[in-house]
Amino acid sequence: MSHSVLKNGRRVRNGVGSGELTPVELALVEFFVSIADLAGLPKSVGEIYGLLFSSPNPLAMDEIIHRLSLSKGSASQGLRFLRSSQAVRTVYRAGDRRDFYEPELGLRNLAAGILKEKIAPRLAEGAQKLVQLEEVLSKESPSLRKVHENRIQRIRSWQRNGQKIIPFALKFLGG
Amino acid sequence: MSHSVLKNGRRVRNGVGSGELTPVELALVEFFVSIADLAGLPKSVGEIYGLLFSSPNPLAMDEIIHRLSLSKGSASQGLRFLRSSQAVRTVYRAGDRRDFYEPELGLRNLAAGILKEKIAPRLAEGAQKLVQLEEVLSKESPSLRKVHENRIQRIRSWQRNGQKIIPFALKFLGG
DNA sequence: CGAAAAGTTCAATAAATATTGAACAAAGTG
DNA sequence: CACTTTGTTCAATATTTATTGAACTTTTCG
Repeated sequence: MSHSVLKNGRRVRNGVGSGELTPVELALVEFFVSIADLAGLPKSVGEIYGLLFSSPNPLAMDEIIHRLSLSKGSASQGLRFLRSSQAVRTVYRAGDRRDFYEPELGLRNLAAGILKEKIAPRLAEGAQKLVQLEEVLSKESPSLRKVHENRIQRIRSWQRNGQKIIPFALKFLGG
Repeated sequence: MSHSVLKNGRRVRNGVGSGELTPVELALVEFFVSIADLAGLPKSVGEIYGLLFSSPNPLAMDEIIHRLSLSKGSASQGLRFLRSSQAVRTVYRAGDRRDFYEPELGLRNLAAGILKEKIAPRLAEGAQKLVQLEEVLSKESPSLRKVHENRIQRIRSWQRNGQKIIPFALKFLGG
């Protein structure tokens, strides 16, 4: 409790702990926080990625915690997500048993990762709902069924088009 | 308070008010709720769109409220959003002063609407942060500045690529 | 006009989500 | 092996976001 918060660009507590962010780091962190927010990701994930993005060298978790005044839990979970999304990679440093992190600078991995992590499962779930739907459709009056079949057809077409875009989008975001 | 909630597909309260949903309506509502959730929109927006999508004829706000057991406030705000996103259009009915709503069946408008409503403003905000950033960059040591200029260049490239995809994606989702 | 119907707004509240920190596990190190 | 360092997990809590409903505006109608 009573942790100083990164607000208005100034940190209040100046005692032990809690590292300052330079103006450039701050601007980058804010930038990625706003992106994270747009993508429906927790703010802490944006903060971590932003800090790594602004750092000329890889950082270890305890450094991240310190600079951003995050809890161990948030940092661990945030890094887990970024790792599994391939937005970040681990780097080994001789004589140091901590994991160091550096950002993936190509958007492709990041986008593909989020696609796989967050979007794909939902789409699958949605597709499954559509199947359930077909089953009950047969119990409707012919005229209503006709309307519904039509509209469900429409959803199918959306799904097909969505599929088509994905690889294309990834190519654009490439490398 | 104490409104029955649309959960597990069964509504509990059976007294006055609160219309039932047929299985097909329910499946479509759930489908769009999960889409709404994916897009970071309130559940109520998904419910409303789902109900309109399943309805063979346009519905008025009070009917929507009744069938979904929503409050007037949610319905009004949800419809406002859907209207401004062009996901829904109003239909006039002679001798009835209520507005009737029907869903926009092409994804294009919907996607473009959400893009304009939710995404564009954030991107603008982000772009502005980058400008602020350039200003402070000059105060850094040459070597650090070089790293940062490089990385910011990377963000710029992401932004350009993002711009390129948008019209293309819209074309795919077409009419 | 006065009343009723349609719709909006927004402060209060409820619901959903993120964050914290303490307890734990794993893996060195001396 | 006992001790430290690194990292994870998860129940409790804080924060954010959506929803409600009562008060309000506007329009229509007898």
